Amino acid sequence: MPDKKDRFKMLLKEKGLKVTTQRVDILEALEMRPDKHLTAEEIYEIVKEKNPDIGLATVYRTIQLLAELNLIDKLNLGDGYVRYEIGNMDEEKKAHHHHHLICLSCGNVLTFQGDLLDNLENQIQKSMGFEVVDHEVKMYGYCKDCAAERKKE
Amino acid sequence: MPDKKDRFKMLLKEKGLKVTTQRVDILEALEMRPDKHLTAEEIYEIVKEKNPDIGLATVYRTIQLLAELNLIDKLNLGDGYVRYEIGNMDEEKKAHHHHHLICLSCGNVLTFQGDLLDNLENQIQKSMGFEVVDHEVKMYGYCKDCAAERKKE
DNA sequence: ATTCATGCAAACGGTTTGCAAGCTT
DNA sequence: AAGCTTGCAAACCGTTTGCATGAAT
Repeated sequence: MPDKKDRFKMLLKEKGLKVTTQRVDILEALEMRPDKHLTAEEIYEIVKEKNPDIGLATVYRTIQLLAELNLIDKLNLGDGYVRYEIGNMDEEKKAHHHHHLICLSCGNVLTFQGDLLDNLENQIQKSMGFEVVDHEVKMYGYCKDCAAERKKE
Repeated sequence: MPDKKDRFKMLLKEKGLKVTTQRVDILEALEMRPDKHLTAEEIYEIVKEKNPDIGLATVYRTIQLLAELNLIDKLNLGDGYVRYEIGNMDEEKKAHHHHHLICLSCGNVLTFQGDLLDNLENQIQKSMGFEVVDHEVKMYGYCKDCAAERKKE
């Protein structure tokens, strides 16, 4: 499997952009936490531990770059923060079938894979003429622990 | 079917809140455009036609109120605006199965109903112990017209 | 040496809030 | 009359941007 860090460096060079320690540090911070859903500020705090001089603006700029290169995914939970995550799968294609479970009690975000929407997509295409190219599913509810907690009360 | 406007007035009184022309005007603006997805600014512009003295802050405050009362739904397309829509169905329950098709070309938002996720919910409950109470599906693609337009090129 | 990237601070823009004046009840 | 609501403007806050300095090629 091709290392994401190497892929990033390669893509940067291809585009005439520079491989800076900040950019690499930010990717590493995300890579250390696969399937976490970090805000820019959180990423900033993580990177600062290793590189205290980094600026928040650099984090924002790098995040944007990583998203354009499809190395990370955006997630908007509607709480005023955009979150970012790095997939832990090789193929980019799979990101298409990667969805979220959001716990209403503890706020944790879990991930699940599923192709079960393909039917639905076909149906929409036929009935409405809408050509689906991507989809996003969020499920709100209670995670295992919080569901148990709630039952006790 | 109970009029949404009456329901709003009733709910306001129940809560010791006041029935003001501004609040009613805002609900009417939304009611005139069922299944549209309006930003606060857009609602503001609509209401201003009838009541030019209304303030944007009032629109924001009323929208918040309407959302808390479950009379309208929020929709976040990730473009920096929160959008609001009023359902055209009677039962609140149905809002649960009401999803969005977002055209990547013209930006229009279509609505579709579907219960096809019930399977998926059950499956998640069993495999992960996550208790789903609500879900949200967004499909990105090309609407009928834009898909046709794209084929021509 | 050239060109891109960084850090800082200021700007941005949608949304929220404090407050005095104005309606609802 | 009492209390909630309004409109205004200022504050908020996550994010973006301009600019001079610094690093990568």
